[in-house]
Amino acid sequence: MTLAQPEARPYHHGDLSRALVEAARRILETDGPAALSLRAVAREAGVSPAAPYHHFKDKGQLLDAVAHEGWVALDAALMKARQESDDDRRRMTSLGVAYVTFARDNPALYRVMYDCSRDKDALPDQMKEEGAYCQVRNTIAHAAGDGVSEIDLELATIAAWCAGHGLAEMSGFKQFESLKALLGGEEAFLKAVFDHLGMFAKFDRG
Amino acid sequence: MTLAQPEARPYHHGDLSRALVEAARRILETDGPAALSLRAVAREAGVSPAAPYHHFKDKGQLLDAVAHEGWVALDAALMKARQESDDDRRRMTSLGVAYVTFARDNPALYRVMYDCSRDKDALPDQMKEEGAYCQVRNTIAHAAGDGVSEIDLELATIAAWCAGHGLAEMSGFKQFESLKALLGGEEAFLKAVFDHLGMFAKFDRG
DNA sequence: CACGGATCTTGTCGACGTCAAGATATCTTG
DNA sequence: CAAGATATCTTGACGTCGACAAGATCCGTG
Repeated sequence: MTLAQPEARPYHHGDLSRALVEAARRILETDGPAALSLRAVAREAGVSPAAPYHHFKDKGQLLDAVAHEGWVALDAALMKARQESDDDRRRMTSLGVAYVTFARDNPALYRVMYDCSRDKDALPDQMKEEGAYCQVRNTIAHAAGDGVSEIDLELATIAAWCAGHGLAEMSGFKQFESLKALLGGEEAFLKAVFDHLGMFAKFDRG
Repeated sequence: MTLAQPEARPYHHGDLSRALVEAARRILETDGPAALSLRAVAREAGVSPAAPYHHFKDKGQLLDAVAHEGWVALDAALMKARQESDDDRRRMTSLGVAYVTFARDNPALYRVMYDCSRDKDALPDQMKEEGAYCQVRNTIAHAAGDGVSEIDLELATIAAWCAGHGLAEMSGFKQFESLKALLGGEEAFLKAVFDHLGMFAKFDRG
């Protein structure tokens, strides 16, 4: 009865690169960023502690790969939020809520994404089409119309991104729980905060 | 000639708690957060690797102490920015610039401050008078006058804090360097971004 | 002076990131 | 198909880390 042994492990080991990244994400989700050691990833993937070094130069490069998957997922989440757009009048706020929601739903992954960015003093390739940053800029450009300068567009995008990132990191703090309850939940809280950032309201319209 | 031997080290070791925190800050400033191990701190302070455990339960508690000093320093920086206030018409923006400037000038310390907060899912005692959060809220309350509700005041404070924190973490990214140069420097860049967050302009006035 | 408690050192443990050397499987070439 | 080259994985090791236990040292107090 050897038929259909699950995932008949290929000879050498299949493509370990992918397996390692998936193992890393599994560990991130279940045990958090503190438990994400190279050795733990190797264990989770069922290989020896030194095996990853044939696919990634060091731990940082593995994290870079994980972070890259995170950015792709975030791009998709924002794209989805834009396309659904059942809330045309509040496009920018919807985008902001989607951004923060992604960060809240994948806190460990989001942390890895930004830690990798900090190590390189730069966001990853966000500027290409469908990159998250570019999506925000395009949304603002569309809402602002033609009369907006390149500089203003860039500044507005940065401002929006900063607000989103700040809220993503801070909305989990206990201090705000009573206020969230008072406003009727997490999403209402997020929308209320964005409302207080005038630029979001400015770019939201019907 | 034994007079004035520098810092005649007291018997057992003086008050190590303070010495350890200072050593930690020294390491943070010179070698960054990655180099901040308990053993390195002990080395820097001139004691054995296990000595810190008589003053701090674990590494986290030492970092908590370092972070606490950071928050106190941030409180002072904001207070100074408010009192100088040579720019009455743009009080809120000045406060935001002071906040981000502190984070840019002490990047490693700022990182430790927020990492500790995340571990506890809460900001430290910011709510007491002169705490940074409270200073922001008071500034907004003063600018907004009497007609503002408690909830709106809290939301506006959170929104401002998120914008400041986000900009503090992102303004170092390479992507924005050309824009900074184009606007005439770091501070001009920060002010421009804050300008695009309507609420700052709303609360700035003469 | 003696003793108890605080402080610091030494020694040790398991886990980590990383590398070198060896083993094994796949690919390439004749 | 055989045989060397190459890619992949394992084993073993090194230095560092956080943390703890046991022992040494010093202080204050009775």
